[in-house]
Amino acid sequence: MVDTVIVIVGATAAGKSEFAIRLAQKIEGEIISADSMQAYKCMEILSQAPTGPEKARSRHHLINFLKPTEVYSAAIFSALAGKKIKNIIKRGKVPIVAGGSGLYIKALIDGLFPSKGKNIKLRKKLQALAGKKGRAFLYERLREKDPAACGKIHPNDLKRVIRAIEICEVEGKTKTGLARETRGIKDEYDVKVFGLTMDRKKLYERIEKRVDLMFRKGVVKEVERLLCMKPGITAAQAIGVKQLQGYFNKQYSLEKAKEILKRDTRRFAKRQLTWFKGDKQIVWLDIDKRGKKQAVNYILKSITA
RNA sequence: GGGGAGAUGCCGGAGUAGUCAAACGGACCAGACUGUAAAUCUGGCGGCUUUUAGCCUACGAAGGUGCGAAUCCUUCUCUCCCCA
Repeated sequence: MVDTVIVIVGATAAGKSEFAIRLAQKIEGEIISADSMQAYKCMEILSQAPTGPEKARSRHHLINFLKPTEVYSAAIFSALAGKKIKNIIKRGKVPIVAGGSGLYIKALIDGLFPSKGKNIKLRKKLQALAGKKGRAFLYERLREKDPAACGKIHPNDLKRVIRAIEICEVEGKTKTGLARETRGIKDEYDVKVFGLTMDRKKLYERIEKRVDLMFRKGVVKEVERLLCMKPGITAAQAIGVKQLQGYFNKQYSLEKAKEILKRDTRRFAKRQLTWFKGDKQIVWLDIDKRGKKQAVNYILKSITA
């Protein structure tokens, strides 16, 4: 018999964490956070990581375990989560992967193609080259190396252009050619993916409230402290860091910072929705209309069936 | 009461007779996405259609001039500022 892994996805502020805890309590589950920011220490308010009492209600994994200076990535997550899943199942519990980092979840479920990883030196070199000769120049270089990838990437999408070139140089193969050796947990387990949705307006309201709460809890201080620690490449991207930095640098008022923090969170939620919309294996549950209890029951039914 | 400035699309804001459904920015909507993904990037954005094109409705309101008006004239309404 194949073991089941439950995955809960959805936009930020959709109520994934709370929902996952409820579910975990019902089915003897343990929660694995698929969230690029909750993995970090020292940014609990910013990342809306589960608090003490929440953690007491069910066991959480991959939360608050990295220093802000450390790097996190879809590949690291995927490897760690894979181990956690195995372990949880061994102990007779049900793994519940919950989070909003679409790529991380995809990397876990479907796998990533084999790669030696990044080459920072090369990236810097390419970055500098783009600065000097323009993005189009790099794009043309990519066209020579991997025309297929070139067709899928927009010339302005510098990060992707660089990564695609990097793959060619580091792996000796094209991104396109590398593909299909990927292995993810879907090959080992019965993976059931559920998405939490609600009315867009409702979601935006929840985001507003959440940001207001963040300020009341003291994000400003948290980010101030975080900046002193010189956060690494991953942690520094958290929504709120850049926005508050503008305030610290006196570019705009705190009110303004809050406003753009809300806006950027909305935009993020929008991107998450676009990502998840494309994933046809997701079973969507409108927890606002349906109610959480019913949604939990629905999941229970579908995993025992 | 007197004088001045102004009213533009969801918002800010350019335009001051033809090439204007109206620059630019914001908000919003839609999309892409394989090792930095809370990142990076793209498209749309008055309505309708047979959507590399056409038609309709639009620049506070009502009239007017003119081949032609968001742009000029008249009156009205409203807003802001200064003097009383």
